[in-house]
Amino acid sequence: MTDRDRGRPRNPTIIDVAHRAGVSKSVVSRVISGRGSVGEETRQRVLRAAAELGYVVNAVARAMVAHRTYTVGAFVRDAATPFYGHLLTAMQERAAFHGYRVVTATGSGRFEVSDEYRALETLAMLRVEALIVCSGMLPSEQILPFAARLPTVVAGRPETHPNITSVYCDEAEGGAGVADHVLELGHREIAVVTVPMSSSVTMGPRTAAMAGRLRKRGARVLEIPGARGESAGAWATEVLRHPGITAVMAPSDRHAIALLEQLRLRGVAVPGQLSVTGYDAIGDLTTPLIGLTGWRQPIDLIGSRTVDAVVQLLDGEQPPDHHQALPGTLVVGTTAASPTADDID
Amino acid sequence: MTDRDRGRPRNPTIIDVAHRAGVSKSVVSRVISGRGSVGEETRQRVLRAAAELGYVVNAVARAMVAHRTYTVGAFVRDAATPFYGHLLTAMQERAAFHGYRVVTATGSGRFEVSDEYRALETLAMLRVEALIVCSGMLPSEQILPFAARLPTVVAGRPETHPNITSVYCDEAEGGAGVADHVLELGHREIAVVTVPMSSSVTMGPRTAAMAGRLRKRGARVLEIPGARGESAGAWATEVLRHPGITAVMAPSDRHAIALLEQLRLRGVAVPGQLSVTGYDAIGDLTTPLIGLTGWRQPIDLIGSRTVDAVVQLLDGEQPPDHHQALPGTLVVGTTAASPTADDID
DNA sequence: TCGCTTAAGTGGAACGTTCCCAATCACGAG
DNA sequence: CTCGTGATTGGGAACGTTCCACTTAAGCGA
Repeated sequence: MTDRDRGRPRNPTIIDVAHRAGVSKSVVSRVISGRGSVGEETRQRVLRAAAELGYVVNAVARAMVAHRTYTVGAFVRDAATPFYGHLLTAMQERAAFHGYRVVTATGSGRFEVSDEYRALETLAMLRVEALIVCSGMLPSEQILPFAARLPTVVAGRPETHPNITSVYCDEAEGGAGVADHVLELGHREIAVVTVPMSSSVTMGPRTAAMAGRLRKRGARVLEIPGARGESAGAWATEVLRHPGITAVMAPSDRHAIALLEQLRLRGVAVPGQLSVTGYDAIGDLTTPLIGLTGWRQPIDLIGSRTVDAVVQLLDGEQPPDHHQALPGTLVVGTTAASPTADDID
Repeated sequence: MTDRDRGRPRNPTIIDVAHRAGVSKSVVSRVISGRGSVGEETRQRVLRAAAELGYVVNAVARAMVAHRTYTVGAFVRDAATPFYGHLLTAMQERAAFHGYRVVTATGSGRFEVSDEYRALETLAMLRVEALIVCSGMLPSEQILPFAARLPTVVAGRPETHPNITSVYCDEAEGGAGVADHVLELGHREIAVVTVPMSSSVTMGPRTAAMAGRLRKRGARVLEIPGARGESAGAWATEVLRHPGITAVMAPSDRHAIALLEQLRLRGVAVPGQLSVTGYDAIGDLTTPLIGLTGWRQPIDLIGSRTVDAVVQLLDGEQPPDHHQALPGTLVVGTTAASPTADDID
């Protein structure tokens, strides 16, 4: 009883309900939890007493004795991102379906490894029954000590460690898919804004796949390194230095949008003079107003499959496939067109 | 010990740590919680034992005895919305600053009142110490029974009930602010896509303020009712039936975007032939590519003020202002211009 | 009527902490 | 030498629930 409770009425317990109903706490427990047999008349009396007192089960006490919290912990780097926002919502919904809650912990804004570790530790303190990691950055070694104790699933990126299941959208397939589309439009000299493999577990392979497929099918590729402190202006300048280039592939919608802005500033017509592709197809960017061409990841599916895998692990059944690579789809917008349309624009 | 635990190692407890360190559980408790005095040498021994065993505090047991969970429950209708996504993140960050966690419950997608009630009940079961309601729809009467037991703050909309504190961005000020901007651009005949007061606690007063200010300053106003199943095509048609109209004010960015798409389909130049304003200025819609003119709510501030109010209530200090109306800002984009610019476009 | 079976209800232990109180110890003052 | 004092330490109760082992009552066939 700390001073925080002062003035606030204490929550009624099953013992209060038992007194009011004139039975023992055991009976109340059985009525509330629905386990064990109780006479119908008594049952009604207990329910009435509970309602009169405004009794609400104490999940904390229940979790304590049952050794179960029915809670899954989700770590997300940045929940404000549309991608992760959607993913979280999808996971929450699917978890509710299975009778679980999702409690999220975030990396606290800053990009410190210690923060992320503390976030995971907080989840462990809360005795979540499993862990979902949604982050393109947190390295496997950081996750492993927790994965040893808790069923752990990584969502949104492939994970190579055998102890950790992952559910994601195949980056190689997506990158190649967009590349194929660009090639089929007729482009032969194409810039790819790349991200180093080491900086992002998802975007690295993605741009590698783009460039790889383009080269494999005979196109000329200009790789423009898009560093962390990404300056779209520099990319635009670099692209425009090569007049033969008719299309630019960006590693994400966000990159693509920044690039489109720079191109507009420079008076470059899109897709008239230059085609631009993105990657993610989320939020309002796919609206016809921008109409970004790119790849769409099945976020809802990633979310529900992730939770399904978690539940499978919890139920101790046959563990799910280690790597679930889900198929994405090409979104054809209006920012990429055939290069022969030059004069039409 | 349920079958869910099978095979999984039990978490070590302070008693395990005590055995290993050769002390009593009380000493371990004091070391872990930092309360009470412990000899330095003993302290080190306990810490070492804890580290060796991989001990992690059990927040469940701690909450049980302390009657405190350091958890605030947030109810959000739809966390996937950029507005609520941002708000949640802001609240989470501020709560962490105060030493609290935020656990969210959502309306489970469907629009059933019973779902929302169940969501709030789930939070009550978890013994959250306070409630934050983020929803433009949940009526006060639904919230009251919980507010009677739990400090409750409504975020993002004004709340008239004396028991409930609310933090929001003043809709009247915002609506009028955008209206002023449109007037100052020189428009005199303006359409407002309205939302009935009853359907949305936020958008109703917002559009009312827009129309009100416009009329007050002598403009002619055409109100176009934007029903639930909003069809932007109909609004566009309606606006175009009145050739004198030079600007359309939408109740939200989402509405504005839909309208812009329809206008583009009909070949109407924006802002050349028609100016369009939105409201929210969130996410990627403010990018120069769309450049929606509208009103920006200080989401981060709403989030942090909300949490601050919650903490004040929890600390039993002077309760915060009942209604905190925070100021928004006008965002001048490229979708609204002076009507005289007609021939220039 | 007696014993057996089954349903209904009771009380206590356990879960892992924190907190309170008592016990121990060292040490300096009287 | 004894006693008080302050710093450590240990033991037990309590938190609110579930579960288990028991008791009690009732029903029923022989």
